[in-house]
Amino acid sequence: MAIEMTENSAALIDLDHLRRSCGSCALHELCLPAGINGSDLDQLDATVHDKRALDRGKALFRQGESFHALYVVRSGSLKSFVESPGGDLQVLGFHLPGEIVGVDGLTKDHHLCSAEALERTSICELPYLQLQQVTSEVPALQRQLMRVISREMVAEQSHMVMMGKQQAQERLAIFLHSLSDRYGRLSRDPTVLTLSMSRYDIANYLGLVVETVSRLFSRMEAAGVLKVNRKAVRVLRPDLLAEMCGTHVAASFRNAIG
Amino acid sequence: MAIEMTENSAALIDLDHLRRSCGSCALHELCLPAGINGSDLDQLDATVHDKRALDRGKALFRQGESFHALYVVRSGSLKSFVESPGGDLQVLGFHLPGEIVGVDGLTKDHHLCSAEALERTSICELPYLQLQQVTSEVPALQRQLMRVISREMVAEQSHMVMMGKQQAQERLAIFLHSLSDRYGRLSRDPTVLTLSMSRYDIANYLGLVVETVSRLFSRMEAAGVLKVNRKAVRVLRPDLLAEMCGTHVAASFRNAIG
DNA sequence: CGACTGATTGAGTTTCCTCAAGAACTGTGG
DNA sequence: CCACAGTTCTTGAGGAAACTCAATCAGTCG
Repeated sequence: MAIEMTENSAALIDLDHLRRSCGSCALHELCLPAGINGSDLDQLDATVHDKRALDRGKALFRQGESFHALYVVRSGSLKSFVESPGGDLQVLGFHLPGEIVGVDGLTKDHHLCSAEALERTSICELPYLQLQQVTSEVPALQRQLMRVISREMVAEQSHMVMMGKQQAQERLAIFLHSLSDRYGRLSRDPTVLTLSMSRYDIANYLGLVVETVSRLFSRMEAAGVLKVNRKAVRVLRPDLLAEMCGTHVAASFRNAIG
Repeated sequence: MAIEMTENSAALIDLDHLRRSCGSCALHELCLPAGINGSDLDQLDATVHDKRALDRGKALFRQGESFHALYVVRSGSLKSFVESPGGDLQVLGFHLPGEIVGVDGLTKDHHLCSAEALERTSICELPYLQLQQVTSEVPALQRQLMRVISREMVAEQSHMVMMGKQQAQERLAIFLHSLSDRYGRLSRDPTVLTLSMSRYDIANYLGLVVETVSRLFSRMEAAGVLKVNRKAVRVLRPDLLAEMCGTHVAASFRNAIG
């Protein structure tokens, strides 16, 4: 009887815990816990110290601030950017649920860029000291952390490849296509995009001016590829969008063959 | 007496070893050994397995190849680049003596980009398995390795900031200025640059076409900032060059406020 | 409701790309 | 050593793409 009660209360505690635990999180397989199981996962879970919410425009961390944690977007979205000494910005990326930010600070004692909420955003915080301890005890997590850093580097390289494109439309197409891809991985409809960032942010990210971005949206709408209504963008023709990402490539390829 | 002899032969071995050792390397303080001393340095030194030379155009490693070592440029220079499935390239960076390449492979089991010699180039190779073992034993080296990854990320972010600039001249100015900076750190004359990479590589790196780069060199020469003779570039007015790096900061600032 | 920010659209201009030709350098073979 | 072919670089002319400036419209917030 006493055992029964204990089991029941344990179950209750578990339920309460589960609601916030990594194991039960919808982002489980997209996040740091991917491939981590059992007691290892419990250890990681214990380090997820704080889950706080940020209002739109609020900074998660600022460039130059001392580094003490990694963060995962739980809901909402972030942008990361660097500020040159001159005062001009460069948007480095946009971060959706399940994506990890703050990796830039891992390598030094301070952050190399800033991160700011684009809408009301909730965050999982992983204090570095604790994470470091867990990773030293759990090799699988160490490897997973490396994979996360890797993902960051791949993302930066894709950004670079995109910035290297001369055609503005190609850049926007790649941006939207990648966003659509990430929606798919989150099991969200990849044809219904909600652009939480401003046109200025998009333009800056793409290395363009805001008017050009606006015109491109209109042009792609006229071409029947998108349906654009401010922040709500619907991809009507994913096939055409995909084609627009590599139009130039295909053209030069065809030239090379002929 | 017997002790004397042992000491002498040990000294001879040391001399032979020193010629190739990290401790006596001119790049000592710019490279992985920075801040590492004594027996820790000896351990690192023992992992520097192979020092090979590459002819111009030869690949150090190729995108997709399995990763098994980090490399340091000892003399000469490299370019790193990614190839899109479409077949178009994006140059990610140029690497001078003392700079480490291959960090992109650290995080996965294969390389994310390719690296190729721009001239006859000699390389220090650090096999990963051995390095991993040493870093696990030497915390100072672990930290230094993180600093190296950090440097890589900073470099990528600077590249991004540069690609975000709309003015082509600004991009080239930043490129030359950064190159000049790195020459300074190598105790080379920062006003006498030798561009081992082709104009095509520079153009690709800057997100421009080769004709534009060529014209910009001519224009900057006409403005008295540079003396250009193909691969030999002399910075006549470092002050003007520095100014050209941030001329349009104010303009882009307006775009960035959003 | 009015001021403000954000987004769109238009007109005009500049910059940079494209195409094309020629010059300078590199490497090879006679 | 020079001639050559091939590549790389430079320069010019023309045009297209993207930027600048300016006005308007649509949302948002106090």
